[in-house]
Amino acid sequence: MDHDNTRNLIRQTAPTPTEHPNVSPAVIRRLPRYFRYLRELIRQGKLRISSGELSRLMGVTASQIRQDLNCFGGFGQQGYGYNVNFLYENICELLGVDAGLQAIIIGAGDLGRALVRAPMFEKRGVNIVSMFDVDPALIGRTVGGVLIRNMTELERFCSEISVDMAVLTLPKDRAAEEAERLVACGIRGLWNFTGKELEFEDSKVAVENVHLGDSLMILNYKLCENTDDKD
Amino acid sequence: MDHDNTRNLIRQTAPTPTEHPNVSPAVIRRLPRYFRYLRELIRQGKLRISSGELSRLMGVTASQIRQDLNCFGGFGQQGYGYNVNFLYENICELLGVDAGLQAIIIGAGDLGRALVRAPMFEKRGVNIVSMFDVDPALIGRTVGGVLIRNMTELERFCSEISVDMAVLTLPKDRAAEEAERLVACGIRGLWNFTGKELEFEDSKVAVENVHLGDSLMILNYKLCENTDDKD
DNA sequence: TAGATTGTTAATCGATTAACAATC
DNA sequence: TAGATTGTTAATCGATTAACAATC
Repeated sequence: MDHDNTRNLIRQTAPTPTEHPNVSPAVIRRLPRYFRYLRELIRQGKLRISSGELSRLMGVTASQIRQDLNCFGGFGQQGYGYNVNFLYENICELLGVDAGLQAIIIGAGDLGRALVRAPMFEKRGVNIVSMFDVDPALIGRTVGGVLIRNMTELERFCSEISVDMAVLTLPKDRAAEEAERLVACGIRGLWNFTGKELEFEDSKVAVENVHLGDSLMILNYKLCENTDDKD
Repeated sequence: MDHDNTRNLIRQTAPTPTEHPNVSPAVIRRLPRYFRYLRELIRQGKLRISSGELSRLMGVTASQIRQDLNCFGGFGQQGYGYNVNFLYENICELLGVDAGLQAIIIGAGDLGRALVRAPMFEKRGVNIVSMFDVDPALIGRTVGGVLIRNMTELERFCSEISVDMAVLTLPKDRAAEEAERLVACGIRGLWNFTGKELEFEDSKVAVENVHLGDSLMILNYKLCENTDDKD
């Protein structure tokens, strides 16, 4: 491995130039949580933190934190811990926060309009460049500063403006066909709220499914389980 | 297709009267998916299915299906497979679909209004009995047939009507305090969209967190990872 | 009965936790 | 140097898959 012997205690360059194969899904799903906690630590003006201190804060083991972070390179330093800003910047890099990702929303119904107005995208460096719908009553309107275009304009729009991801909030029964169409337009990421399970053979297309119905049912289960308990 | 010429072959009573301790979270999180696939099979008029056939349909191993279902009792029959209706009914029971659960939504902003109009709750047997907000411009209005009440009326409302769960779509910074208030009102389930991590020591309160920001970041990661791949 | 398929135990795999040598 | 804390290997735990006896 690389061992640049820096006399200054904290190395300020990433050890390897972002190449991370074979990182387990379990680790990846935990990264956003590190991102949030580090952002909060920065807000508090904290400069360094040890895996032990962070573990107490987050309610996980220090071992897990060190293992997780080591998947992506040595962000810490023996005897010192982790430089909060340096670690945060590296995690931002991993999560593409400063990659200038551009998104469109397919479907300007209740959920689409709720999402476009949420500060979530801006906070995470994702720029919403347009919404699309088939409803003439919606086309031409602006929600949260974003214009709703006719779905027929999709291909032309994507050929003119580089779009990285699409947020799918359209009806379930049209999800599969429109997803194919989006991929044909060169879009490589789908944030899928439709409830339809989408799959792409060539894993060039990243899909993140948000199945709210499933989430609700899990709550139902936990609730009934607690109730069933013969005190 | 396959008509059921099995007189007494299929047992139609649940083997144990719903007592399921120590079922792993991994299994529980898969239950809603079984629910969806079984519902679809019923729609298609299918009467029986083997773990092998279902495994091909769902893209999981037959072994996993048999292990999962066996956590809750013997729903199948050797040499036959599973009776679709019987299995579906048992999973509905586990997921509280016919338990007549009653819910309120806290926060009548964009997301709250989008959720209340979604058919999701009705499909899963959850009845939304009221929304609550602090904004005078919203209080008194009706969305999706549900009245928005003043948050000050929460305690009185809950003392008059039995409420099982609350959907939290209020601002993050008020989440913790309002959650405490809801639990004090006797509510035992929280569907939490606030982004604030909620915890309750006495596990009498079921919490299901939906962290949309985290989900978006995971998509970001996958997208950047694909892109980074040197062609 | 013979064939099919479950329920269940045993084997494998992966993820988490513990331990400690390396080293700042 | 001495103390602290990482990076990393080894041990443990849990979840998935394979195998097969039970039995419909």
